[in-house]
Amino acid sequence: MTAAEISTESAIFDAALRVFSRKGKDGARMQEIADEAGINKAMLHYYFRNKDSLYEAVFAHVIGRFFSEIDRAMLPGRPFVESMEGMIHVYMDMHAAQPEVARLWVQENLNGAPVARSLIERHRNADHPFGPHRLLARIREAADAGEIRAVDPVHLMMTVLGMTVMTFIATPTLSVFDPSLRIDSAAMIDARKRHIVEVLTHGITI
Amino acid sequence: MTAAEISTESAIFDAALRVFSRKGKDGARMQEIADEAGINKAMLHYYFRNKDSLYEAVFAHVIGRFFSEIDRAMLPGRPFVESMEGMIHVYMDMHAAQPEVARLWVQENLNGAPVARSLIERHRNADHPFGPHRLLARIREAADAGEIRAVDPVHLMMTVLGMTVMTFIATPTLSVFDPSLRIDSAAMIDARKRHIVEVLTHGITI
DNA sequence: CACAAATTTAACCATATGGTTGAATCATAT
DNA sequence: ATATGATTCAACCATATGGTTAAATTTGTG
Repeated sequence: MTAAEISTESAIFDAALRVFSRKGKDGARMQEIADEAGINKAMLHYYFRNKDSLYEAVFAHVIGRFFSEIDRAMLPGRPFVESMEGMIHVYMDMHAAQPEVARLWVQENLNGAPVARSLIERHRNADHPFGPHRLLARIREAADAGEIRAVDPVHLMMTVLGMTVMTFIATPTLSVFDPSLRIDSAAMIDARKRHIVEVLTHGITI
Repeated sequence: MTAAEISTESAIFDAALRVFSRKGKDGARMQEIADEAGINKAMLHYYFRNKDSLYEAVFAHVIGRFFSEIDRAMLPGRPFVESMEGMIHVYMDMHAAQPEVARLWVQENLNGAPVARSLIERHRNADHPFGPHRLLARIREAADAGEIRAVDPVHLMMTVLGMTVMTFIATPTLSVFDPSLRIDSAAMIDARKRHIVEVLTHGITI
């Protein structure tokens, strides 16, 4: 790969991620992606056959990295609550650094998640250690051992997902009520982490 | 309003809500909305000037009803935790009955929430009792009174929003891991309610 | 019924959009 | 330096899309 190739391709990738995460696959316009990447529209079709394959490439890349981060963050051998706290930090930091990833995933889901589903199926059939599956197993283990309450693993996963991801989805609306709620503020991300860990470990009762 | 008008207009409304919630404002196609409503494309422009005003009409209607539901569910004078439990039930039932509403709101936010923001501003300037503001006040009250932990009201609101709304967003992906995770299953909605209330009141620790 | 207003339809229009083409430019290895 | 393949561009094409129009049909009302 030449330097030009790398910079052009990654410029397309970044622009596509941004536009797809804002507008979804159908709402995104190739022209808008080209403009944000600072290139000619024909370049998109030189590097990626068409809109569908560009979308799939971006989604697969971004979600793949995401899954391995989950995996990496889930250090075994420590008490579950402690491990979970670490995961939430990693998870929140990832999203804060690149909020487009969570948004792209949400767009996928709103559209029925056909690409995400086929990706997961492919991962499942491979014998890779796979982030979400390992996480679910870890939760079940902790619940079975009586280390935590007898929660349903998938529900807890959905809960953690909701509390973290919602931070990067709901701010355009919620910042009307509290203007300090900016996802580019380190203080706010920090406060959010503390809130999530606190509610998750103790709930809101005293 | 004649009978034909009512049925045609509400058919358009319902179809528009469904399509907008799937594809977002830009991703939605007027033809697709017309098809789902079972009418001619020109009818959309007879009942609503254009795509923008159709979107705004649908969004305002749906979110307005939603806000007043929040208001209605927030019965005063009861212990906060009890009141919150009731709200979560109402909230979950609403979404379960019409998951498109939450999805439309998420789409709005992914797009920067221009319509939602101007709607909220208009509500704020009116002297109506306004759902979200009253809810935030209620949370602050309970926290100040030491009835619950000293949580930031907006963060708690985001947390509740995340735990509930995520149920109707993430299922296309998460159902790969647990096929019983169907939002049209009363048992699953029930289990989700219990999980949310449990985590919110006690956390996951024993 | 007769008449006006509301409703519905098919055909149409201008532009936007995804995608293509062929020529031009650039990098690099010999 | 030049031949080769990679990269970039402007111009182009077919179709999709948002929106319009004028005529036809239905509905409500005296």
